[in-house]
Amino acid sequence: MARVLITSAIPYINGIKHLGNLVGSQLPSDVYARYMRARGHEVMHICATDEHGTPAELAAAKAGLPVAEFCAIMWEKQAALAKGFSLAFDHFGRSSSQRNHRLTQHFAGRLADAGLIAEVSEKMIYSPSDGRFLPDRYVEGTCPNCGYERARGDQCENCTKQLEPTDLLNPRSAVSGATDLELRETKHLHLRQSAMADQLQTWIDSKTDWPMLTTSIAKKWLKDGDGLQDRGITRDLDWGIPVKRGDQDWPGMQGKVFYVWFDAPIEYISATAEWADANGLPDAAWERWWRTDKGADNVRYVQFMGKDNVPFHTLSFPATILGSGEPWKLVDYIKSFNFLNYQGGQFSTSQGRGVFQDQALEILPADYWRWWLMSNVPEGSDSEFTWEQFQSGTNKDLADVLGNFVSRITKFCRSRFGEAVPTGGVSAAEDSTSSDTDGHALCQNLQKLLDDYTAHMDALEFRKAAATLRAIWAAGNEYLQTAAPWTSFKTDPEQAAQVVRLALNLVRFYGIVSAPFLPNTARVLSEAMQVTDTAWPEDIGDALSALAPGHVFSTPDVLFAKITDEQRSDWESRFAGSSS
RNA sequence: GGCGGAGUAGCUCAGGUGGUUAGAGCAGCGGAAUCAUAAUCCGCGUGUCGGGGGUUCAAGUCCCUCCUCCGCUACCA
Repeated sequence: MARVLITSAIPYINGIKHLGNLVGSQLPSDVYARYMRARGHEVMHICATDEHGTPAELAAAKAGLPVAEFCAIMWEKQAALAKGFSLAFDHFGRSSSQRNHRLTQHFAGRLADAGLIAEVSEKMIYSPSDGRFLPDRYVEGTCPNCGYERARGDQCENCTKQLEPTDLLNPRSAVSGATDLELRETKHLHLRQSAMADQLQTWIDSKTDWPMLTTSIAKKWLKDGDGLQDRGITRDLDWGIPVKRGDQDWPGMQGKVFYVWFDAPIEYISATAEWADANGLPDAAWERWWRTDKGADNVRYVQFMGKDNVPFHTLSFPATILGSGEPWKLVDYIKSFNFLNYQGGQFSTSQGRGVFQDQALEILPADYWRWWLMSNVPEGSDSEFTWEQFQSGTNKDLADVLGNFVSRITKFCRSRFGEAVPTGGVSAAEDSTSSDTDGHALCQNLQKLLDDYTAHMDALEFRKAAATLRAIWAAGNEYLQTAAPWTSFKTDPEQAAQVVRLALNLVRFYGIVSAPFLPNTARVLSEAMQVTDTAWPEDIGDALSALAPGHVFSTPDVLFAKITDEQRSDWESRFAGSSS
C-alpha cells in the first residue's frame, strides 16, 4: 500500500464555475483519488477555495457584502456544488483560514531569511475615488495605437497591442469610472525566482514522465526573454493575508497583503492542517503528508490543474518550497489539462454562455456529467462540448450499454428464476472445466480489459481509461447476445442458469470498477446486488464467481433515463448565452 | 510581435523513439436476435493525415516554408 497525496487546483471564489473549471482539475482529481482508494492506497485528497485578490473584493462590493461575508457564502455554495458532483475531498478548505495566514507568513519569513525576498519600490496607478491601487487591467482608456476607447491598461483587445496603463489616453478606473487617477510610489516584496532558475530547471528536467503540456509551459517561462523573472508577492489590498515576516511585523509593509498566487498553493498544505484541526488530530497527522522529515518521504504527491495554472505550480510554488530550506514535500507528478470549449466557442461567465455547475446539477444527476466530461476530458488538446455529442454519448454509453445491460439481465433472471442468483451448471468463472466457451472467451477478454483499464488509470490517462471501461461494459452485452440464455432456457435451464449467474456477477463487477467515474451508480449497483465487499478485482475468475448460487438481489430501477431531443434543443437554447 | 498548443473519416478524438492495407466512439447503411430503457450483437470506412518542398529504402510521424485556429505573454486569477 502506498500513500498518495492528491490536490486539485483551488477554484476562485468570485462566482459559480462552469463545467470547464470542473473538468480541468476537481473532477479528474476526484476520479483519481477514488481509484487510488479503491486500490487500497492511503489517500489524502485536498481542495479549497482561493479567496483573495482584487476580483473577490470587487465581486463582494457588487453583491453589497463585506468581502469576508461574501467569501463565506461563496465557500458554502462551492462546497455544496462539490458535494453535488460527488467530489470526495478529505477536506475542502479556505485560503483565508488562519492556518493559511500563519503558514504563508512563515514561508515569507523563511524566504527572507534565505535572501530570496527583495523589497522593490514601484509606481502604480492609484484611484483616490476608489480608495485603491488599480491593477493594470482595471485601468481603461483610449488606445494610443488604434483609438479603441475601451482598451485595458495591460493590452488593447481591439488591436492586441501590449500597453502600460500610463500609455492610455483619458485613463479611467474600470471599477468606478473615476478619472482622477495618479501614480503613487509603493513598496512591494518580490520573490527572487531568478536566483532559483537553475535549481528549478534541474528539477523540471528530471521530470521526464510529466505530460508535455506541463513541461513545455514550465520551460517556456524559464527560457522566455531574459529567463525566469522575479515576481511581486504582495499587493495593496485590504482583503488578504497581512504581510508579516514569520510572526513579526515587516517594517514598511504595514497595510499590505500577500499576493493571491503566493498564498493559494500554500493552502494545499494549510488545508491539510485544517483537516487535522477539524478532526481533532495533532499536527503530526497532517505533517506526515507534507514534511519529509516527519513521514512524507514515502508519499507520492500528484497535482491536478488547468494549463493556465501550470506556471505557478511548476515555478512559483516550488520556488517557495525549495527556497524555504525546509523539508517540505515537493510535487511528484503534475497532471495538467487543456480547455473545454462550448459549442465552437469559449464558456463565458460574463455572457452566461455555457453550462455552469449549479445549472448542470439542476438538469441531470452528477454521474451523467462525470461520465461525459471524463470520457472527453481535454487531455491531448482543447476539446469541445456540444449538446449533440453529450446527448448521444451519455445515451449510448450509460443508458444503452451499461444501464440496459443491468436492466436486461436482472429482469430476465427475475422473470425466469426469481430475484436470486440461480443454481445450476458451472460457469466459466467458477471452473475452467465449464463447457461455456462464450464464458471462457468473456473471462479472457475481461482479464485483458481490466489490466488495460488499471494500467491507464495508473498512468492518469483518463480518456483511454474511460474508453476501456466502456469496452468492459460492452463485453457483457456481447456475452449475453452470444450465450443467449433466453434460448437455452427452453431446452437446458441449467445452461441458462450458469449464464445468468455469470452475467449477474458482471453487474457486481461493474459496480466496483465503475466507481471512480460513476460513484452514485456504483453504489446503486452494489446495493441492488446486495454486496458489501467492493475490493478491487485482481483475478477475473474470482471477481465473477463472487455471487454464489442462491444469493438474493433486487432489480434496480432504470439507471439512466435517456436525454430526449426535446430536452437537448431546450438546453441548447437555454445555455446559448446573451450574445453570439 | 514573442512563446506554446492544435489542424487526421460527417462529428468528437487516438495515433512513444519514422516501418506491414491510418484507428476508436458517435452518426449512417445492411443483417441477426427478441432477455432488455425500440435497448443489444455482427458486418460495412479509397479519409489529397491543413498546403508546398525536403531527408529517407520507408513520413501522419523528422527538417524547411506557407496558411488557419486557440492559448499565454509575468499586476485577472
